[in-house]
Amino acid sequence: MRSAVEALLAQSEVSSRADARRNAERLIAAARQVLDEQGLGLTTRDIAHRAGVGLGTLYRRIPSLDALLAAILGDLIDEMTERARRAAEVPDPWLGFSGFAEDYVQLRASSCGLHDALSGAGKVPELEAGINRLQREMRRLIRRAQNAGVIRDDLDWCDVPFALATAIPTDRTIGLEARPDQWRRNLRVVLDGLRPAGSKSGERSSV
Amino acid sequence: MRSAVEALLAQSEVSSRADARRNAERLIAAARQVLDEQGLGLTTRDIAHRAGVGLGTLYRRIPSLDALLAAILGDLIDEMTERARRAAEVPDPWLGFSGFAEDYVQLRASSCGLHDALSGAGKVPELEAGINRLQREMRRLIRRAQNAGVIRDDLDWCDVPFALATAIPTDRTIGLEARPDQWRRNLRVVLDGLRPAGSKSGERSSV
Amino acid sequence: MRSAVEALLAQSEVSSRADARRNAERLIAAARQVLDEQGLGLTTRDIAHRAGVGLGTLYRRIPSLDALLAAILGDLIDEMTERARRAAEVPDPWLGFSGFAEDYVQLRASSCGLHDALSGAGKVPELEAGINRLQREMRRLIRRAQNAGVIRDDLDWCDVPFALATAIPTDRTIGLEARPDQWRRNLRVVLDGLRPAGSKSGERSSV
Amino acid sequence: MRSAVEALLAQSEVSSRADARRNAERLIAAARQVLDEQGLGLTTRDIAHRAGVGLGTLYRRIPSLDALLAAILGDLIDEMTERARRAAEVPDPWLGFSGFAEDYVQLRASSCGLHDALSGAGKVPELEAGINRLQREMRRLIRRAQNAGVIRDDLDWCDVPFALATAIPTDRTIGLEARPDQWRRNLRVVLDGLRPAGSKSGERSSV
DNA sequence: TATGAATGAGTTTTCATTCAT
DNA sequence: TATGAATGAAAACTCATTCAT
Repeated sequence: MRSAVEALLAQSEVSSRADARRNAERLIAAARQVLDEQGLGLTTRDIAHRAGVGLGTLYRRIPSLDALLAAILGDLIDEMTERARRAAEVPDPWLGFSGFAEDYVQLRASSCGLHDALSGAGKVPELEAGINRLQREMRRLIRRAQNAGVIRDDLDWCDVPFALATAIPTDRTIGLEARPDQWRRNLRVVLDGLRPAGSKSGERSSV
Repeated sequence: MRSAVEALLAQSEVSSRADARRNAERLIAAARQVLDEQGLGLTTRDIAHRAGVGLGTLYRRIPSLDALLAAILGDLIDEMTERARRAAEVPDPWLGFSGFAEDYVQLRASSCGLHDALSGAGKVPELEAGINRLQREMRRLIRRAQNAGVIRDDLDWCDVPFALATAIPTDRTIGLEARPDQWRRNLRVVLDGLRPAGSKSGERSSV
Repeated sequence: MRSAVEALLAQSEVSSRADARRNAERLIAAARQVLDEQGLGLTTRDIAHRAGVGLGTLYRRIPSLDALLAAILGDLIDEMTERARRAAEVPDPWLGFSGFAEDYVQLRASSCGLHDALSGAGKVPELEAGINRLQREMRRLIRRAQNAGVIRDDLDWCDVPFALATAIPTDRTIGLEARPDQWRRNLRVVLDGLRPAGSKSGERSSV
Repeated sequence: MRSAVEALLAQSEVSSRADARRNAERLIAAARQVLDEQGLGLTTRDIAHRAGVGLGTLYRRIPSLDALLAAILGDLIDEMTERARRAAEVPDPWLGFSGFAEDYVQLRASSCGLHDALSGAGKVPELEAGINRLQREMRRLIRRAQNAGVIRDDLDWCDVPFALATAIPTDRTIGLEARPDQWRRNLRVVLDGLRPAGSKSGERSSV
């Protein structure tokens, strides 16, 4: 399946020229980097400059900044979907789920609030399909774990995605600075909270 | 003690006029609402419009947008600190902590990222003192719970604020809409994850 | 003759009440003070505050800030005219002129650029009459001095007002700070420059 | 040495495009014109409009209005300094000084109060060095003339810059309009006033 | 009548987007 | 085709003037 970013790029007349393609890829990579560094305060100028191209080239490839961000987010969603699919093939339901959780949190963290900023208000209809696919895969994965008794069944499966979203820590809170592995420490708490009451503590460090 | 917002409003000469006072209150309420709805993308125009006053009126009351946000945040921090203090007086360490957690998450939810955005980069020196007080109280509360064996002691106390900080769920994730009580469902997971491994499931519903 | 400021004040319904009059006078005095301190950066708020009245009272008395400034300038002009008239009665033409020059420079300095700011662009037609009167008196005074041979007659009389305007020093120039008596030192140079070539140096210190 | 204005413009990447360069030049010319016409009441809007470009273009070239004014002033100061240096090499001390005075007044006239407004309060530290150089050169030039007996020595050298600073006449005074050569007529008076008492009238027309 | 609260047009500056070169 | 110059709609903030109290 072609990624959202690729689809975006292909929207303009398909150019077979290698340098055009290279520019496009640079653009995406640059946008991701800048997003990572500046957060949502990023500017088109920054992206173009980081990609080593002019603003005109940027706009030749993408219709707008929002579209670019949406495309990046779309790719992220597709990537998450793929991870969920693969996780469902791991024989042990808990290992499958908890492994996915780790991937999911990391990917989500890399979007730097993009997710909430864009999909939050339901502003981006073109992401709909991808999101639905992700939803289906995650539901499958979570239900499997619940049926296997490794995720509490007093939770609705929908509670789990929200709980995982929770696991991405802020950089600072009440004057404390997050450790580099804060996300992992956070996730451990959440995963333990998702397990049924009697689960052994020994399994805790599995994440 | 007078709240930061009140102090801010009183900075301009206190007016005895009823409508002036009403406008001032409307302004704060509007700011909180707009903050809730738009997050940090809010504008002075939006606030003024929501309050039903002109821009001039807004600036008659507050020196700058940043000052207003800082004041709102300052109040929130003070309120949290007070809750932590009181929670530490509840005889049962777990009930004290978990009750506070609930308050904390709710208060934090109303700040819409303000907390991290402003206090994060240490940009607002006037909040420093309040943040330090909050930190002290939370540490006390958390340590007491750890010493009583009701919070896992394989966690640093600092991990707990991070775990709570993000326990407030996003409004939507992967296309799912949060339930009105989503924050409570989320918090239940986090709190269970914070308890030592062997804790009884019966205690789970205590929140 | 009623002063421009008084005329301005009387424009609104004449109130015989003593406090109204007192307020009006305070207003003018305050405007002059503030003008002196802040220059043209003055605000209505400052003036009202300095006068100890509210903004409403200020606007009850004057139609606009510009009108107030124009009125102040008008009074200044009338005062200058009166000085010129009296100076023309001093028997010695040079003493008459040079004494006036001193008054003129001082009065002009107190207008703080008002003169140029307002009358410069010919913006204030209501000052026309007063300015014409001043012009007539100054011409008379200067011509008398020229006829008596104490002002160079290779100058047009019109050059003299420009030369006197010149004598008001700036507060600073090329990093040097003006002395309190800089205006007097400046004027000495200008007056000496206005005298015919052969005039004795002994007369120089007459100013 | 590159001028301050050029340095300012070059701060943004130098563009090879002809229209860009033309706009940059127009911008400076416009700024000088507007400054001349409106004085310090000028606005970015006025400058941009006069230059026939949008506001964005203005800000592409200059970091801020203040920076632009400072750069214009800086150039003026450097130019004055250079004139003073050259004037000191003219063999005849009086011809050197009076020639400089003429240049100085003309240059100063084009700055429209900028000089005093900006350099006055020491607000622009980047001008400090240039101002000091100008001061040194002018002192040298003036002292040389005093030592040669062609400028009165009952004046402090500092009085001379003040005398010259205001020698530029206003456009209008007491309703009289300045002649195009008014500055020259004015300067003649001032220069004559600066000469020692016994100087010959024949030398008067040397300016 | 006196007050000062409210207004909103105007100012500087930024940045996504367009378009001449 | 690629570039980056130009644009102008916002955004925060100020202040002369009006008008409810």
